[in-house]
Amino acid sequence: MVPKVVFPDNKGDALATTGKTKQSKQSKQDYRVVAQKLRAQRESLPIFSARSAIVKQVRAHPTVIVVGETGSGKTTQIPQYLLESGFGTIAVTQPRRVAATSIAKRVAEEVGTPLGGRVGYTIRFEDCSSERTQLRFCTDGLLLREILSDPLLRRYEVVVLDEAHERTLRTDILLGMLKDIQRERKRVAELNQQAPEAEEEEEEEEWHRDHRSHGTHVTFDEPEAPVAAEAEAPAVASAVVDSVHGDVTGVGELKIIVMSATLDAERFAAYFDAAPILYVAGRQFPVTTYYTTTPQADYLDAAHLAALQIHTETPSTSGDILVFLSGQEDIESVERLLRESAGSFPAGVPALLPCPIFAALPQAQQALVFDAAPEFTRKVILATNIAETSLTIPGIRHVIDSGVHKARGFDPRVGESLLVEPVSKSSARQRAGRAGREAPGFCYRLYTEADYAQLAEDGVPEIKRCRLSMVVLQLKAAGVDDVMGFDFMDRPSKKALKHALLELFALDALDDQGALTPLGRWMAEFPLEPAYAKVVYASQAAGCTREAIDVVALLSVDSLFYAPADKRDESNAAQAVFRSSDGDHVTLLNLLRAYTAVNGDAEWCKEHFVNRRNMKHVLDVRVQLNRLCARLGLDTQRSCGADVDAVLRCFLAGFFHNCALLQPDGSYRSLSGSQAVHVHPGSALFGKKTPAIFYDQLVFTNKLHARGVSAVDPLWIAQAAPKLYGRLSK
DNA sequence: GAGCACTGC
Repeated sequence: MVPKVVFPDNKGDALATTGKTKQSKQSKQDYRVVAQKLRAQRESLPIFSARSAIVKQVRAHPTVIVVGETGSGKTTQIPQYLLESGFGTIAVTQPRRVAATSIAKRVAEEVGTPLGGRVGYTIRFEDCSSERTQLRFCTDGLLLREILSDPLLRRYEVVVLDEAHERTLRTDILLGMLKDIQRERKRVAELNQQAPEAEEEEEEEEWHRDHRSHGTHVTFDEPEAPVAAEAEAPAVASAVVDSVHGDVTGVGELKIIVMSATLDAERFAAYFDAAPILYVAGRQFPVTTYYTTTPQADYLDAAHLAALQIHTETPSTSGDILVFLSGQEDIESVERLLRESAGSFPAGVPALLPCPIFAALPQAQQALVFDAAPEFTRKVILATNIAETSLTIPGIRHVIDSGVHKARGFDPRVGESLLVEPVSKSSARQRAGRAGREAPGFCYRLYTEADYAQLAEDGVPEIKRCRLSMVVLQLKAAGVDDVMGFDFMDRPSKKALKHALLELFALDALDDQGALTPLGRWMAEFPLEPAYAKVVYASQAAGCTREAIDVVALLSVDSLFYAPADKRDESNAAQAVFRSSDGDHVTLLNLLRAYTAVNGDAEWCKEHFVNRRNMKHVLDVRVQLNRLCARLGLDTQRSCGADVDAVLRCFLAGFFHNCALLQPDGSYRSLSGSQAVHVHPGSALFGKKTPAIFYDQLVFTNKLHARGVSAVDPLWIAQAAPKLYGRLSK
């Protein structure tokens, strides 16, 4: 990928090829001028006074925890302090892509270099860095992938884990792996120090025994990996060769910095062997919080009334209103209520403009919340927790907090769920904080103070409430044999881990000893849930790799179709042309073919209520999967043409657990658990009576809903899993 | 006859 540069006189392309930039003196000057202008601002940040203290702590300790509120500047400044103090290459991880790119842009400006030079970023599909990059911002998932090809992360001297309090799945895996890598690197660094006087057969034996319980380490067959081949003698006489990692010459210790916005720092500190905690003051305006005096029976009604009350009792120039609701349905209800009320405002009361925002909303409509409202109009932004962390809307002074959100849950016995639940205290505080970004603000909680007191302090880390098959496969591929014994900061339940191990065994990714099979090793290369990787693998023999990759890419994105509440019939009719009686997977394939035929035309997408941005993402994923497959020796052009049955049979290779049979009463029962399964109303097979189905997702909301449903022949199920379902062939 | 929080590789 070509590095990009923020400035208009783009000389960034030079970076892509050589890293030897040929910038004119003029543009270098420009960078310096910008940086100079930003310097005063940098030095006025609250964190600036702590600069030398921070650097000193990082030098003195392997791990440092930094707690800083919003506006403290910790994310942009601490990496620069380290850079200025002569630390080597630094990685800073972010949970979200936009954060990684926008922070990198800002820091490059402050440092005074073109983006992709000394400061860069790397996210999936977009690498804006070069071999000169010393400060790299990346997504946490990307750094995880990097561990698979560089198990010691030897290119980095410092890894900064930002927003650790969010406790995303990837943060938690990284925490464990980084701790492990840090231990390993310390051992190897000590080995390096002893190397000059090296004379040690026996000592090497000891390192063997010492080595982490993971035992066999999987090596990688990438030709450019700097792992010394066994037969090859070290080129340099003094090279340090480690029994596990090969040539480890020059590998030093790893510094870890964990940055968190909340006061849960003690837990991080304890996890990293009593690491010191540094507190950095933030810069937030005060937010006055109100509670209801009595519990509210209907928070939608309450939200509607609260918005009206704020609107009529405060001048519209006192800022916009942000309402946190649980999902699209809530948002559409409150929007309707507000529109009805807004029609009957007495003369002289400014207008009220409801602006919905949630992830499934197409980009163009999302963008509306950032537009300034017309004159004498106040915006009421109706949002899911997308507005809690993912995006910051300017102009907000009033926050209405319903106190609920939808939370993903996973129980190996019950499966996945998506239910409305109370938020945690830290979530409620984060929501309130959204009112105080620009000036003092107000937060109206639609629950009592006593209810607030009852809320959990923090949310449950994602790792404790999600399916773990991909996590376990990744750990195994990174050399962690004993997954049950892995040092998780928060340990998922034994049941959940066992469930994942069993699923991977059923997919032939693990053998009966729990060791990674060659197929498992292969599957781990893919940025996919293991079941999908298995589908791609199976497609080769079935002769439909092209279609399998297409469908898997399509499934990697939610909400390709969009159905606005007021145009549901219209969108249904427009999308009917793609619908296949085979089910949702062939329907998606039809969509992709139609989309490609019109070259992703924007007008066409609008007419068919197709989310264009998400379709572009599908194409990106497809390119990546094609490349990966080609690198692993698969023929990606192998196509089944119109014989879509071949594709569905491949899906059964990964999803044989997710099948259901039609019952005499017209309902479906799952084959594996004999539970009542309902085809999701959004499915092409909704209301159809086909004898057997498989589904790629089963989520409990108010009922157990199968999403991504296709019709299959029961015989195929028997053939895909003869031991489990052989009876179906009789 | 009726429904889909949010990220990420």
